[in-house]
Amino acid sequence: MERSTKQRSAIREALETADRPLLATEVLALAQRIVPSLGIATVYRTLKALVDQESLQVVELPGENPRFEFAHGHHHHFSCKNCGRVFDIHACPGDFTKIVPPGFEVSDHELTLYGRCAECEVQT
Amino acid sequence: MERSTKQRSAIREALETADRPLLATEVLALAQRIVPSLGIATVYRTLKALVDQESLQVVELPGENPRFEFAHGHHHHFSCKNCGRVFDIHACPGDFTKIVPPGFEVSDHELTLYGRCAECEVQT
DNA sequence: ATTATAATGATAATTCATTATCATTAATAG
DNA sequence: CTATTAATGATAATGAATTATCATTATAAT
Repeated sequence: MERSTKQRSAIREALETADRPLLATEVLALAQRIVPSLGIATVYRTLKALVDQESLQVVELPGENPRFEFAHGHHHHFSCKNCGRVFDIHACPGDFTKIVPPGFEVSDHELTLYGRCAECEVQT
Repeated sequence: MERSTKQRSAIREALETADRPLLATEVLALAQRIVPSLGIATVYRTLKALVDQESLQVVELPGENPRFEFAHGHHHHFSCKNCGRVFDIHACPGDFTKIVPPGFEVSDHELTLYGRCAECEVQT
């Protein structure tokens, strides 16, 4: 049977608290605040299991490693060029069917915005 | 001095004829129709050189290897879920500054559309 | 408390794209 | 045509993320 361990709850905790898609290495760093001995293998194992059971969804941004966040339907992302963090955008510009050439059928889309997040904007 | 070789012109030819961003392996396959002996190392070397001199631009799609196309400014892409080919979309939905949270500054964006290209739509 | 075994952590192994190496080939200046 | 050396192609090496291995640890049923 499946066992509940402090490592797994730390990983869940990290993902919940961050409330933004995290790289495997970010999950490791954040979860290690709770369980310092946590290893990267356990992070990958746990992320894979959570994705398999569809609790987590994978966020792929152009040219970057996969990030992970709790599944919550269609939305987009903002990538801060200053701090590197990625944030959810809870809005969708909607319909892109009209900008494709004749004969093409659009079924889905991915949008990534780039710039500076509020925190970085204030600082520098 | 730089020499002009049949390999290089075959690679250029492949990129021009395709008129869509190509993976290194796609460049190899297409250019080998002209120069069958062409090796993958030459493809990578030539692509790198063309990118360095800014003749080519790199197209990164989520979770995929880089593609290459002749540079021609800001535009977007359509990825066919059936044939795997990627096409240019010569249109831009424009301004996404309003959908981000307060304090966030948008400087750029990437949009990828998914679906079936005209060719695949006709077939199946 | 004891036991069975799921889970962990360290790290070796794997995967796969890309780059480096080097003997051979071929473009071009003279 | 000849000589110089840039370019090529086969393939070994590299780099980086992810996965597998396995001895050890710790959960939870009894």
